[in-house]
Amino acid sequence: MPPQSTSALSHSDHGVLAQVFLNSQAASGARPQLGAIQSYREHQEIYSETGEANRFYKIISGVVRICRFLSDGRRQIESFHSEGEIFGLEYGSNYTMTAEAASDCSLLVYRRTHSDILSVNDPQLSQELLSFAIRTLSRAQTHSLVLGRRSAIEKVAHFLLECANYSKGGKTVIVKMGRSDIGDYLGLTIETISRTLSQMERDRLISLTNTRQIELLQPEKLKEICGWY
Amino acid sequence: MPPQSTSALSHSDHGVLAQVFLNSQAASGARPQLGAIQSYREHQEIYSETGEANRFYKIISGVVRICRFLSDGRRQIESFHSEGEIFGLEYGSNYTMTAEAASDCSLLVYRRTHSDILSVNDPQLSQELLSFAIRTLSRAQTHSLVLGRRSAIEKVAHFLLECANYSKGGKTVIVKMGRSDIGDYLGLTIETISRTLSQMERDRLISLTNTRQIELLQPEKLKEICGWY
DNA sequence: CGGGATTTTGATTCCAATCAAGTCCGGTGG
DNA sequence: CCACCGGACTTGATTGGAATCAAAATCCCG
Repeated sequence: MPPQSTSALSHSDHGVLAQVFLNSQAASGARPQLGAIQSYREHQEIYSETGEANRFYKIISGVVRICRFLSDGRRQIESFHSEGEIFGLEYGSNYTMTAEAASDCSLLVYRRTHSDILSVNDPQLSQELLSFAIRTLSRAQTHSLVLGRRSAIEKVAHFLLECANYSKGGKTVIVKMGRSDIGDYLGLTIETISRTLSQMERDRLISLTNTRQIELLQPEKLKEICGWY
Repeated sequence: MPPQSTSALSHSDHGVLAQVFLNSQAASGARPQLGAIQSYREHQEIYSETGEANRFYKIISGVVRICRFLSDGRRQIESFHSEGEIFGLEYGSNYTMTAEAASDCSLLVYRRTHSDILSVNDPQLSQELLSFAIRTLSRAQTHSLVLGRRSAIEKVAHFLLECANYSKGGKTVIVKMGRSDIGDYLGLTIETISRTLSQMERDRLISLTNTRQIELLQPEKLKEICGWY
């Protein structure tokens, strides 16, 4: 099913990139690089590892997961992205990762080739892209650190704190994805995720209000478990 | 011991960045942002996670490792970098990673603040930085994929192929780092690295000419083991 | 050569994967 | 409203593979 395309009425609420893009479009007038809004349903593929990397996206709403599949069917989730974040910038001419909607979401789409991205005729745009790329890189590095850790409890503790940072909802974390997504993100099975969360609850570290709603009772202890922060 | 500073005589052989940098220095004339050459000995720290992120580097020669330490002393190596590569670009005002010389090396040093990096008055520079950042991001993502893998043999197989790609020395791989570095890069112990390599040799996948020199007898099989490529 | 560091090999332990039931929950239709 | 169904999650028992602990072998540098 192709994504549903909507007319791009007002981009004014969607940050610098939207505006920059529109400005550069108006200014140059050359190639018609459309910054359209597209909607995707949960589980729908946005692009796949084989596709030509001719566009990137900024999230208006929803959660997107970036992942890669192995020949035996296993999946590694590299990152989750939510509102305001950019994804889809890649080095070569083809995507090396797959992007999927982890929830229903709507996206701003930018049609650009690799060389367009690197072209310098839009300094403001390239500045935002660089800033974004460095931020994403930082997150990828932290993710590597988590995956390299030995124990399950350290990984899960980090995941909870990461979610808490994100949602800024204080000590109550709303996990937007299922156990399967968490497992593929942390390199653990769903059984281990579940067991670890149960153990944490027994240890009074957290309280499982709901399957997807977790209260952090002792965030400091969780940070200790992580070994950094 | 402070790094040994050498005068920057000729940068002409060190790629676009060096030239761009010098050009912008000459053109603007404003802040004296020195692009000096520094030499580091093996194991010497280049910057640490606590330091102010006020410079980035381009490698002239040698190998650098980017890593992070945990409170219990464990280390995760995020990446190795060698000649021609840039490292040290980070998102915030302080480094979140540590850079160390994995071998003796000499570096071009660029003094820049975070905002300098993002400033747009040097389009050619920001283009090179963006290109580099996206490439580094891609490598970090692949590294995540490797770390998330379950088995030791998959990790080691990937490492060997990565080394082979790098050195382009055909089927013979010269590993520049010790087992300990490999272990911390792959999230395995040195014993497991050693056992896995021995097993690979018994299986006629590789031949251990020397501790640090490995011949890939069946690269195709190694790729199969990895599950992608 | 010699001695320390690095690497390999061996024996055992421990933790997460796997295999297998059970439980919970949301939705659907009677 | 409730009985039923199906998918997601939890819990349990067992297995397998890497970590750990320990020791031998090898490399490397003077």
